[in-house]
Amino acid sequence: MSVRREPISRRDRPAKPALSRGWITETAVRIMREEGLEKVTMRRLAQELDTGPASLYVYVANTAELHAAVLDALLGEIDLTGRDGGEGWREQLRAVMRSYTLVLFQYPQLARSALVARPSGENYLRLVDRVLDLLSRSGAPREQVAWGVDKLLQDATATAAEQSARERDPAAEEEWSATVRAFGAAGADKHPAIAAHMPALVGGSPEERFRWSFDVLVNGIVGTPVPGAQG
Amino acid sequence: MSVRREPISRRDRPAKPALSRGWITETAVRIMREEGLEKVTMRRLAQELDTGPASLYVYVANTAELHAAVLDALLGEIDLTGRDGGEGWREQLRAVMRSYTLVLFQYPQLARSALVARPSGENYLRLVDRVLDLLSRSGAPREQVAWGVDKLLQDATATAAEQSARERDPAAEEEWSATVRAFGAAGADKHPAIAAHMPALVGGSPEERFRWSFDVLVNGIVGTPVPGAQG
DNA sequence: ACCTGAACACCGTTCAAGT
DNA sequence: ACCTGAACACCGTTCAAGT
Repeated sequence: MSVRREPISRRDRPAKPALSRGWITETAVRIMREEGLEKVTMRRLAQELDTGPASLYVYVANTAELHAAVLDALLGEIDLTGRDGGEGWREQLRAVMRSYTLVLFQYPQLARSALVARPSGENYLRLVDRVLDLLSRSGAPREQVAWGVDKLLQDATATAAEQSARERDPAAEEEWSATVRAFGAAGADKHPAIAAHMPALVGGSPEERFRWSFDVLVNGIVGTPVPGAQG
Repeated sequence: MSVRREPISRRDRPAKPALSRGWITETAVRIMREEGLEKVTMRRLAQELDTGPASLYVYVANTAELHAAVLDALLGEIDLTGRDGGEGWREQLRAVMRSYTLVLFQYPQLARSALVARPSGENYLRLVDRVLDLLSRSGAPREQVAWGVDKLLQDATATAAEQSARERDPAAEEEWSATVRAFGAAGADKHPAIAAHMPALVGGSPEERFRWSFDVLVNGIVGTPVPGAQG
């Protein structure tokens, strides 16, 4: 009965860790932090894990699921308490939403994938649960709260996907400039309303827009009954 | 001095039309209608136009710009009058937004690309101008109207990108089911708020959600001042 | 059950060379 | 100026074969 030995050549390098969903996700997160989500591909990830791409399909169904797992890992960083906001439900909710937005702003490509493939991981559930809880303290009917949470999260996700794609990606920056230029060039004859609303249309800091959007949604949600629901 | 002749073999097939941005876009729209946006690639498009992919780069900077051109072509189908809605600005605005939403629902992948790379074509400008005009009839201050139009269009785009990705794409359908399952499985102990809001969280028809979202946004926009602006 | 090499069927974009 | 063939540097996913 002989003792199994690693070949000597392997003793120099750290042992190759066994594949597992957790290890795959961790590695994917590392690649994303270092090089961006666009580098988190099955092939690149397999290379990093010192195996072939086919091996990953034992643990991950496809690329979309991989990206969803990465997002859920990131959502673990959100401060769910909202204690920075202060005492009231509205301030705490704003703080939680800001924390969520900030995470997505750091990884805008992740926000895009969240819009398409809705996450369903543990950290996402915790976030939804907390936002529901805070918003329900407004006293609004359950249907409004349920649909309202959807809107709040969708708004933050869409804003992150859109707004902050521009910061690193020069192509996206170019598209945004094109839009700004197009608005600016809109003549008062052909597009009078655009001309009339002009600096505001493209103005405002992300922070100002965040605050205003949040208040618009919360005011609208709390004040607008769901038709057919008992208010 | 000899007369140039087309080779006889060419006389059977229709003459190959000269490349141009317009013809490229038209062809791209046709491919999208027939086979979906995912088939609208530089290579596939070049094949359809009977040339090599490199030739397209004379007219189109990259794939994102190509998709933006396709979107703008589709936006030409929107009914900007809103006359289906009735008389008031709110009803007409709702009709225009519904028309926009319906176009995007037909081509959800296009909605995704619109979120990332904001369009700046002529049809998009017309849409923005009209929505600004209608919303300004609410009497809300200019800043609110300008930022509000942004929110309305973003909401419709995000909803289309999210909701209707599920209809054709089985992978997206699977992700959505996973979310529904996760919500349903959320125990009252670990996620009490999710459990408490449960059928509503995943319920409601697209039409019900559209109407409610529209009212939430319009109510919120009209009733929430932009900080620092003269109201 | 888990892992793999190899293959299939694609991508976007660039560049030197042609007309 | 416009167009092209060929190349570079990648993709996701499947499958038969191995352990």
